[in-house]
Amino acid sequence: MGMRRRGQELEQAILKAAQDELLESGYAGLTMERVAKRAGTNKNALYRRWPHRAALGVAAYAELAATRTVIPDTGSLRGDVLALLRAANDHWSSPLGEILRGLLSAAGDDPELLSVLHARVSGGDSGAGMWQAVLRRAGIEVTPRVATVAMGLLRNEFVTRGTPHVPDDVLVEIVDEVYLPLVTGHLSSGAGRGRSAPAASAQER
Amino acid sequence: MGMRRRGQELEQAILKAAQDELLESGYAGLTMERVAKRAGTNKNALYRRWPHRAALGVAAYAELAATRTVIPDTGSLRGDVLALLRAANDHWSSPLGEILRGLLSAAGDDPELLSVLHARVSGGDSGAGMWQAVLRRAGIEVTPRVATVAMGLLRNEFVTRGTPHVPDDVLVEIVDEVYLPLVTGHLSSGAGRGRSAPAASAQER
DNA sequence: TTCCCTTAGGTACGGTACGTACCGTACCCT
DNA sequence: AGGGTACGGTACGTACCGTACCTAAGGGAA
Repeated sequence: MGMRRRGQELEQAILKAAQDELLESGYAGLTMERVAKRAGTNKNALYRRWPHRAALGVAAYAELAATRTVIPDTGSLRGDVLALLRAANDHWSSPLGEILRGLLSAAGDDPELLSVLHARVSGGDSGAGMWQAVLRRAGIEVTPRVATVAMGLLRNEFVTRGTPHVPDDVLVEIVDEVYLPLVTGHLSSGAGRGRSAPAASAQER
Repeated sequence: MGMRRRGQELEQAILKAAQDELLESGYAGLTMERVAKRAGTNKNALYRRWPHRAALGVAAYAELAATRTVIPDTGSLRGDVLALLRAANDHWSSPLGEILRGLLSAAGDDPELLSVLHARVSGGDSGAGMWQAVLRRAGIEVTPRVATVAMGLLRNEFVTRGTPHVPDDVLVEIVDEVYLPLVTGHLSSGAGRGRSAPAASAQER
């Protein structure tokens, strides 16, 4: 019987199968045997390409999560910042986020895999670039450390809580009690272009 | 042959054995069979008390890490804050910290176990209480959220990096770029009792 | 076309460790 | 005594990782 797949074609089939398994059962349910069977091949083909389960999991996830967050423009700095945090919060509690949590948990000691994962995540929600972009629109120029404070605190909430979804109150708290007070202290003198950054207003939800 | 241990006595022996295994081989090396053998009993006695490996691991760790951080008093707010961060950083990269990381990784989905772990950790290094105490000495009164910002950011660094030890530069950065600017904005008018909180001085290392 | 070399596919292991089942026996309590 | 409860011993069943070994396909070079 012909139709024996090779190289790229087989590799894609395996990755597709691995992704399906991830979406169905999470990383915990991703077993080499099931992926192999689902892809219509056997474990050999997998181990020829990835040294171990975690590597396959990361590769599959990386292809799955190749989405890029768009920088929001709500008209106010507060709105933009909240939008970024909410997007990250939603992603984290989405099916994809659950997979990511499993992977982080499993690859927690392998620095190489971790860097791949964080490269993925950084592009998605925590790169300093987008934060500085949002701040610059409000006439604020800060170091990367300061710019990403809000995201860092949110990520800390993810880790601390067991629950996947952080209540919106907490996001608002981070923004109003910490982030805006911090960055508005760095307001460049003559800038602002009509934007205001109220430190603690109850408006905008 | 008498001397059959029961109840508390046996339980303590098992926990002791589990702790020894944790210290020797980390959580990854903690197997039910080895613990049982080391405690001079068998797996039954273990499973009668803890539903699975992770629960035993958490219980053993909780008893092991029953240490309380003392609130530092270096004479300046900046010194106190840095001391707290450095203590947490050291703990995280210590043998105990490595065990904790393994446990967090393994119990990552079980909210009950996670809460036990975090209760332990909170008492150890992240409780809002000690942060507010240190701030109060400098005449600063803030919400728990603001008070614990530094610790939250440090914990975020732990997660983001693969490496167990965060460079001291980063701690200094968190303190000087974020934490002190943030909290000194909350200085109560007439207080201070001789303490100063320079936002970004190069002194004190 | 023919030959060969790379790579897929099949199957069976070895190894580890979790969690369970069963059974006999020591200890405690009444 | 006698019974209940817990311990100790041992053997499984299951799951899954990673590896070894062999056969077969199919593409490219001669």
